[in-house]
Amino acid sequence: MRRGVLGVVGGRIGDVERVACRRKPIAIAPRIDHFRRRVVGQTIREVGRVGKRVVLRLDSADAIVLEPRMTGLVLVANPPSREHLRFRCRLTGSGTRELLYWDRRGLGNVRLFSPAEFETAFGPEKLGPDALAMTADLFRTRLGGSKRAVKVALLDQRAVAGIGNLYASEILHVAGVHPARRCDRITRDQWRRIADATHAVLETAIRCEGSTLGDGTYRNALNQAGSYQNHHRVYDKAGEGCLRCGAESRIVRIVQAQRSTFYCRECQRN
DNA sequence: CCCCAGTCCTGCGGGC
DNA sequence: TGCCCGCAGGACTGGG
Repeated sequence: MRRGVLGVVGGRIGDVERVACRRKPIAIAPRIDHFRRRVVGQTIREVGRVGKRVVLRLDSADAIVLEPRMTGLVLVANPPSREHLRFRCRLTGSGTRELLYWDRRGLGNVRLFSPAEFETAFGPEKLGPDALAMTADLFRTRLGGSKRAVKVALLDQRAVAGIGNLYASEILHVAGVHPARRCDRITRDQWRRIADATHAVLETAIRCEGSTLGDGTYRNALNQAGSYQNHHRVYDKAGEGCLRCGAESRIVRIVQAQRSTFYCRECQRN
């Protein structure tokens, strides 16, 4: 999603508006008039990412952070529907004329941070190292002492930033580790496989522009469907055969920390 | 420290 | 067909 937004770099913010929507508006902070006062006329210097959020760094050193959560989209193209458009940022002086935030469920938010606020919200106390920067040793030092199930721990953004529910199941399947395995019983070799799998899965998913599941919600910044769902090995595949070990009908769904986990009962042993 | 349920929302597909 | 229920790429809070 971030990559599709890179064209806004160099753009000057003309106006920002909260788009009227039927129901409760999404969280935009600070209030839109204060927000506008601080960003209009600013140039976007850089498009970054912090965990699962897109970060627009401005000349003023303030940063606009868009956090899509489950169903939010950061777009530089027409949104999937007019209906759930939440926020618009008009731009001049770049190829992109406007940046939009669209969110069906409205669980996400758009917030403006000063450098100090940004550090408080996303510093090392709140967010672990990025998933793509993780090594076997980093995994082991950060999670190896925990009694938690490894799949639950992978979703803990304070431990590792950027792994979502779908990808946690896929990563553990590639690594051949049972999702309920306690972190403190995972071997060095398994951490190495988890680290390798994290890179393999996330890098491929990024190349594929993410996973567009049944309801079609996830799209890239151009409102195009992703294709990583075609690479899924376990997610939403309960009852199917395993591509890793060839076992028939051994993929199952369980619930951990109130969220779905999928794994192969044959080749991911606890 | 860690679990769990509840909360914020909308919309979908399945079962009856 | 219509209705109800469970479920969803996330994160946070409060209670135990």
